[in-house]
Amino acid sequence: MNHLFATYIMPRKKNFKEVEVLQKAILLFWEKGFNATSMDDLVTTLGINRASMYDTFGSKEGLFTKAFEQYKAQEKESMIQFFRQQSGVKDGLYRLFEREVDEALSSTAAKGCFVVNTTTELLPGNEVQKTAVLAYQNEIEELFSEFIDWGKSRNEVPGDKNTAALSRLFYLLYSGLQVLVKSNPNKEILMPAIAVSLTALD
Amino acid sequence: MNHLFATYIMPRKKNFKEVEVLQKAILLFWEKGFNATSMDDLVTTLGINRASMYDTFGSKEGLFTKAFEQYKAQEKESMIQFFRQQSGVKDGLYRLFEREVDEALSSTAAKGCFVVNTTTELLPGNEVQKTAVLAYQNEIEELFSEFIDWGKSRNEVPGDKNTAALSRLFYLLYSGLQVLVKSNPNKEILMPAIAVSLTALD
DNA sequence: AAGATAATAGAATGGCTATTCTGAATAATT
DNA sequence: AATTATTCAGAATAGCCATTCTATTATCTT
Repeated sequence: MNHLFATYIMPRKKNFKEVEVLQKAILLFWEKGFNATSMDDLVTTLGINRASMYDTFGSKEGLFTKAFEQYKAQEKESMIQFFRQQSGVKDGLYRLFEREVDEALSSTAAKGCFVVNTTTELLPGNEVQKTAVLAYQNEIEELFSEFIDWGKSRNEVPGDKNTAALSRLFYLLYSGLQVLVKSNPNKEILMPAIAVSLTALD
Repeated sequence: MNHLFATYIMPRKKNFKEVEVLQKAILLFWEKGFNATSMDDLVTTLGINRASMYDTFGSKEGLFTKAFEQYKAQEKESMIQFFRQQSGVKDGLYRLFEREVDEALSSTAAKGCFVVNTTTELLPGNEVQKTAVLAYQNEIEELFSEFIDWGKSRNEVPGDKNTAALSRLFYLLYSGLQVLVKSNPNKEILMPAIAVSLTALD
């Protein structure tokens, strides 16, 4: 043996892009939940081979975990971009919640929030997803905190307000709204309640 | 034929009480959801025969629907009793939300709210459960409205507050809290956010 | 071009699913 | 005690579930 490492011969490459496959998996798991989504559903929709799926993701839950991660990252990024475009805190938060209802109205089936759906379906029993959910919650609350602090710096929000409590309240409202839009995505009904809650910033 | 109606001979009676059987079904469906609860689970836990279950409830979803109805009635009644014991609106609502967190903490697995769990798992696709969920929502919001109006009558809540919007906000907070307690039932973390939201009553 | 390696397609597997069926036991009436 | 309608116990069924296997095909390096 004249070498310690075997010459590596590049094998055939995958002819699908993981991100695109996961994007389709997100839509299925998001709408139907983990249990109601079957591997046959996934194989058909994702357009890749059954064995490729197991080679790449290990198991149904492995695929779910990866798809969930991708959703969370996209959703967080989307929220960051949204906050950047706002000209005020109170108005921005109103628009954020309004956007949620709009999304529920625009899609054929109101899917709500993938994180909320996963929380109610798989927690507290599933430790892996519990960790994933809690990490997301902390990240989103941090975004809310930064947004509120920005409001304080420009004297839109009183400096003595409890930023942590407010961020948590907004994450709570966000979650609650994502539940309610599944039964009745109605702006005229939901937005006045949101408007009332935003008086907490005055 | 000397009679139009056949003589009715009383058959053997069921030797189980429907309410008690449903109570056990509630606990299973509530904790695991509709899809993750199997008929084998149910037969074992409920202690009645498989055939009796189908004779009595028709199907798994028939059993679910009946159990869900019973849960909703109990939960509503419990809330009515709770409101009756309160000496103030703001304090009463704080205690109501606190009670939710306490319930999540006291049970081995935080089950959240059966209605919220059903909403995220089966809506908007399932029309039967959608109707059941919306009916419950209206009933609970009506209870909130009466409670708020009571606060107005004793001058604890300003008369110009929008009762409908407030009731909806509290139902929304209720739902959101039932999601969050499944990932992290922590009073120190959740109650400050609730306290902030209750400033909407000032 | 040859050889190596992995991706494919699709059948196969074993276990679980909701539901139905069969036959016997039970209890209220006559 | 006989009749009747139902409950009960548990096996049977047919379909779907996640996962694995077999054989073939494709593509990268040398």
